[in-house]
Amino acid sequence: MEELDRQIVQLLVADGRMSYTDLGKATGLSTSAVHQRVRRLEQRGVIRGYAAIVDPEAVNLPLTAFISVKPFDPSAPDDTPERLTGIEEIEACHSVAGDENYILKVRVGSPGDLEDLLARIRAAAGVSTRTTVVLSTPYEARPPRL
Amino acid sequence: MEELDRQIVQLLVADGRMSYTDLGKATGLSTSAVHQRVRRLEQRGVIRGYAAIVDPEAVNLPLTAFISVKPFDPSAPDDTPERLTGIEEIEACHSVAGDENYILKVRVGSPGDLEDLLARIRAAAGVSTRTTVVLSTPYEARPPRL
DNA sequence: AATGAAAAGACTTACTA
DNA sequence: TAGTAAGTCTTTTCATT
Repeated sequence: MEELDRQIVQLLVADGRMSYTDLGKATGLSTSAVHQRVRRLEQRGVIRGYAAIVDPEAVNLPLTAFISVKPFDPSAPDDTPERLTGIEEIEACHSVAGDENYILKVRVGSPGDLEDLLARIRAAAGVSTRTTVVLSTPYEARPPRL
Repeated sequence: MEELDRQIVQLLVADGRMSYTDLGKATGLSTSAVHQRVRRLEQRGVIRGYAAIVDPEAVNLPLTAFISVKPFDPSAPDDTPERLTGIEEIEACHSVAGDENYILKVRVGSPGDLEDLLARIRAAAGVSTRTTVVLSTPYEARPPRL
């Protein structure tokens, strides 16, 4: 990826609603040139989309946790991610190297909701769980250094 | 937070570049009414900002890891997050309950970069680390159910 | 690939209910 | 707090280099 694209991506990561006019001014390109480049970046999948960043506390999801997950039957075909897709409290699912197979990041409203969620995860995927509760998050979703 | 705001936030989480015109059509409000509500949501901190979602592989950060961190001296005042702010590979820092004090999420280009990063983290914060390498991520950054 | 110009559409503001 | 209307700026497309 060349310098100009890198710059455009970085600007859009910092402000996803920046106008093409402003992107043009920042990069020294014309409006239509940046527009074209942004479209190519979207098509190539470099830019996957745009999202509002929301304060989880403000939308009534004050409790975050990491759940490490291990199938009861290690010999069975592992379709854990598919089995868990429908559970909306799961924000992310990472397959990891180490003692457990997956790390899940979840957000819920209360300890009771977490208890409930753990039961649903175990039932849906046939896994044992180990939960690490987040007490506070000093920072999150910081833009990558491109 | 009322239903209308909930709906607006949900739409903007799914598409951070949606126009106020379309938001109005989707919610049954006029353009200026949604616009006003969005501005209030931004001011109140419910919406913290907007960002392009980038494919980490495409920007040369193919290796993700979780690093659990524990200060060498548990009795010293704990300013780990501040000490680590300057390290740009750290995407998130969560204070957690459990054996370790923090979980860091990091992205780097290669195993060599990870090795280097671990040394910098230990030196900057005076901590021991335990690293879990991500092999693949079936999903990530899914929009919360509001 | 980038530019410039033109048409369509969106944003913003002020005013009214 | 919501709606309407006007002016301005942005997006999008297309012809040109």
